[in-house]
Amino acid sequence: MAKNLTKQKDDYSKWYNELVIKADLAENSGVRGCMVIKPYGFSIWEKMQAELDRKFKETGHQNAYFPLLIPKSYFSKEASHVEGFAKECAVVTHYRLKNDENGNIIVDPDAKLEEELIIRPTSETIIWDTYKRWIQSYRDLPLLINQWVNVVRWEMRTRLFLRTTEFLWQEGHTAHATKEEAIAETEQMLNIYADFAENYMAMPVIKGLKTENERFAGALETYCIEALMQDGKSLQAGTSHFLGQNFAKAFDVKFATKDGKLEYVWATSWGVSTRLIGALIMTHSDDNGLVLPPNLAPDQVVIIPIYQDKEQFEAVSKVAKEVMEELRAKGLRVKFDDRDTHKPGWKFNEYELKGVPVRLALGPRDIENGTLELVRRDTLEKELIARELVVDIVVALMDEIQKNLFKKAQKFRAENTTEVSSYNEFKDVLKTKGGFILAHWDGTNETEEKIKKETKATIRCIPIDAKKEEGKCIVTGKFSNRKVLFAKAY
RNA sequence: CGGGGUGUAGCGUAGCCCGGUCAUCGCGCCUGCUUUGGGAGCAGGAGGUCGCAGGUUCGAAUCCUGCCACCCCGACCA
Repeated sequence: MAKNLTKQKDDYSKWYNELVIKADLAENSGVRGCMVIKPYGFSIWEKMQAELDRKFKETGHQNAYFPLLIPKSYFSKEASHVEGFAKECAVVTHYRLKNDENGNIIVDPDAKLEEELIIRPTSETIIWDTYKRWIQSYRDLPLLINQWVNVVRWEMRTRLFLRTTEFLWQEGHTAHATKEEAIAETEQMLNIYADFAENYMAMPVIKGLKTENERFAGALETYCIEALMQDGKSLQAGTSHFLGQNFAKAFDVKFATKDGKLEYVWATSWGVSTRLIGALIMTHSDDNGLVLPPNLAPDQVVIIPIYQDKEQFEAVSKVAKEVMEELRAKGLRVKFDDRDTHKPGWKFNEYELKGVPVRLALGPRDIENGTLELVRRDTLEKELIARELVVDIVVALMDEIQKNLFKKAQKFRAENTTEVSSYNEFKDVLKTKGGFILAHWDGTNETEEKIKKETKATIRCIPIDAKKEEGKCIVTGKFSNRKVLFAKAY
């Protein structure tokens, strides 16, 4: 792996790629911009899924499944939505192959579809076409549905986990009787994402609103969480959209109110994707590999036996298994790696690369002394602990490591967030330091575009909890009543 | 879609300018012995349409033409 985290774009990119591949999370598939998620990477996704799904269910949502293929005509019903996605759609045009005269497989020109099918880049359209049939009365509302699926977006440039042609995500789509309720839902889901990011991923996030420019295609308001990566760039980690009545109107979804009137329903949609795995990697990893927060680590503890002969192996295994059972009884995910195909030193490096939070090593010397060697991944500190204290120490460490990772990331973010008061200062900070920049902005599209064009930095969000503060736009000098968050983004 | 780059064993690569014992090296893999508390050592071994298709030549990984794929940088985006 490339040593030394660097803010140099190319090197960081290389470092990230190597890490993903060496830690056995995923690899390039050779199919344009699509990756293979390997079992270890997928198990992290499964942990994320389980936790998020639980939160969705707790707040009254249900899972369902809608088709992968969406008729083109559905797409054109919501004008700004088509416009937003038109440039990145994979389209199914034929339904059959055949052999040509040379024996090559070709697309059968006779099997052309009358109406092309779009491979979903997101499911608003097919879902709202369905909701039209599901919603008649206020009694059918709210409708709170989520689905865990893959989507395809034909992006020009792809990057493992962060932007792949095909990716896995969840997309929630809800319908409500009132605007207030829909906005409350949008905010609730944003809070669930933020809570997940901070308490499970140990990744501090800024909650905010997107500017009109950056808003989701078809939304009235896009809420997001933004996280700062170690190379000083910002990553959008989750979004929650207030869709107003745009889709209800486009797909004619009305409901009868209590007093017998017909009204359009109010909508939200929200999603997070496998990009979160990229975020997790870029937030915590160091030059020894991944660093996983205990709450999401597929294995929280790994036990490695050290031995020379069969007799020693058996003595060591016996204690190791006891420790494993005791830790499992406390609800921890523990792995005892007793493979004799790899040496202890190899295993130490392997689990460091994979980010397992706590490693216990156990050899003849420990059996004799009644000890174990403990190494925590976040600090790489090594200590000998007494056999009888192992369970208490390790259980406490889970919490300790989780908190420490969050604090470390928070400190990094604080050190890399700069408030500026002039455009020159803005450019200077961007060039020399990067990170988040808070600055006054006059609220116009033109200014935002100008800054983007001249510096490549964009407004990541208008932070929700920004303090009211009167000032002047750094570019135009016009009035502004709060600072907004700028950064270069992935 | 613009600019740049690369395709040689499972992975990473040398060789290409100047055509001829050049198919190189490392990792990984297999066998054996010694090892095992931070990615073991030694010995032996297997593995290749040099991206594809043409062309030039006595002879092509190397030169020419065309094609394909992937990567990186922009624009676009979760």
